[in-house]
Amino acid sequence: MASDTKRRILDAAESLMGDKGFTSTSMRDITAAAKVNLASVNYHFGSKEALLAAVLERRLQPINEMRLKLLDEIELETTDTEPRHHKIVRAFLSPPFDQQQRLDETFLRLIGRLHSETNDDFRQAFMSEYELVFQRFSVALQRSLPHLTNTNLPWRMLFMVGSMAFTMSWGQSMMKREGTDTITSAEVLEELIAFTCAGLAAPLPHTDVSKPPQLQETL
Amino acid sequence: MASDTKRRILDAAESLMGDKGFTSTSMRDITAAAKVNLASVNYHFGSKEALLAAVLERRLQPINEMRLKLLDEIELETTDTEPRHHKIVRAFLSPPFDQQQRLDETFLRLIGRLHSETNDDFRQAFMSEYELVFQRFSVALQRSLPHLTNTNLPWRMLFMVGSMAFTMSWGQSMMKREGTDTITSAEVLEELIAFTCAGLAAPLPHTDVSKPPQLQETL
DNA sequence: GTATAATTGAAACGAACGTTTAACCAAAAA
DNA sequence: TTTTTGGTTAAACGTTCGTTTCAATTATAC
Repeated sequence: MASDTKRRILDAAESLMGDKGFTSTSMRDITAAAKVNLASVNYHFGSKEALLAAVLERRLQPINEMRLKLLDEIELETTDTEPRHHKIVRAFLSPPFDQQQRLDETFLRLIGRLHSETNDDFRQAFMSEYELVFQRFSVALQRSLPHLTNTNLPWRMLFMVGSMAFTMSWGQSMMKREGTDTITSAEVLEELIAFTCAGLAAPLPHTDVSKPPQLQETL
Repeated sequence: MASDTKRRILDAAESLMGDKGFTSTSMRDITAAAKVNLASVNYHFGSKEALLAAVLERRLQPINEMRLKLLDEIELETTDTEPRHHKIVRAFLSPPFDQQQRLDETFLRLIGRLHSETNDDFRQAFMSEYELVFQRFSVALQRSLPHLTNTNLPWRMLFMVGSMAFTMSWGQSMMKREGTDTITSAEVLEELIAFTCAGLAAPLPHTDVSKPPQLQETL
């Protein structure tokens, strides 16, 4: 078969790196799980870092494509059945939770983890993949929420991504908590969208007045 | 001096692990930066993992203590000058951004990173430290936002923590972005609080009806 | 001052890491 | 049939890892 090996490596790497993180996952872990030879990762991908990039690319690209496609559709619409920024937020948040692929849980955790990677080189690479999406959604959101400015919109979008990434990486742990009612992953997405929409649309805090609202003294 | 060494190790470990992550930071990195002998980490802390626990403890405990103290004060108050859940959210979110300590930036990144650690053992330990805080704030929030239930409140709190952790770990990168207006860290906190309050108070999504609001078909 | 405990120092330990090498194999090209 | 090519295998490479050892040194107690 052409390259069953490559796919097996990608699957194993995605799963293991999602579980234990990039540096804590060894090539020997990966090749053992994929049932391929140790050398084949370097043969097919070049290095461990390049393997991570390939794992990322395989998942992130379809997701970001879908985001842009959904945003395109929204911008073509003339009738609004719900507030426009709700649609925009949904277009951004729903694709990662889309059950198009198997391995969803493991993949979500990987993506969630990657969002928190602070290695500067990696962050640069990750961001460049995201830049266009971030840009397009910024413009769209700013248009439908005119009270947001260059000062606060980027931060609120960061909050949105943070909530999303956290849901991805902690979702599983939350699902199996006692005392918490069970909830489907589609319902979690709806909660996330509701939370984010309200957060983005929140009135501006009044930090510019000399006496901030309350409790500020204790800061 | 009694144990200048311990403090030096803690500082160096905090800084380096915040930068590069736990597994990517070696004991030799740490001891070199702290200008102490390699063996002294094992002598004073026992192991690398125990060192991380100590680093965590030193920062997280005062933060969580402050959170509970602020919450206590709120619950004693009889007059409300702003909506109660705003105060509660502020009590939760402001302590990590409190500039009581130096090394703030590096420490924030470490905390942010730790929130995304998915190693199960570590997550357990981290959570147990958080459990009481989470519990107390759950009750307080539920009381002031009665439309939230066991089904959605834990998730919305997860979103809140996610936004916070993300702000910590990406804040620095955001600050020095071009095209974004500069903003102080206190102002970021205010944005974060505004976003979170609105998100928590958001109306429930209507997932139980057979026909979800919109665009759901494309999911 | 001497004995005792606590801390530091230099060196080494075995294990695990990512990567490379070179022999080997199968199928397509010549 | 021979050659070439793309892929696999087992073994080894040199490095770096966390930890341990034990002698040297410093601080504390008697």
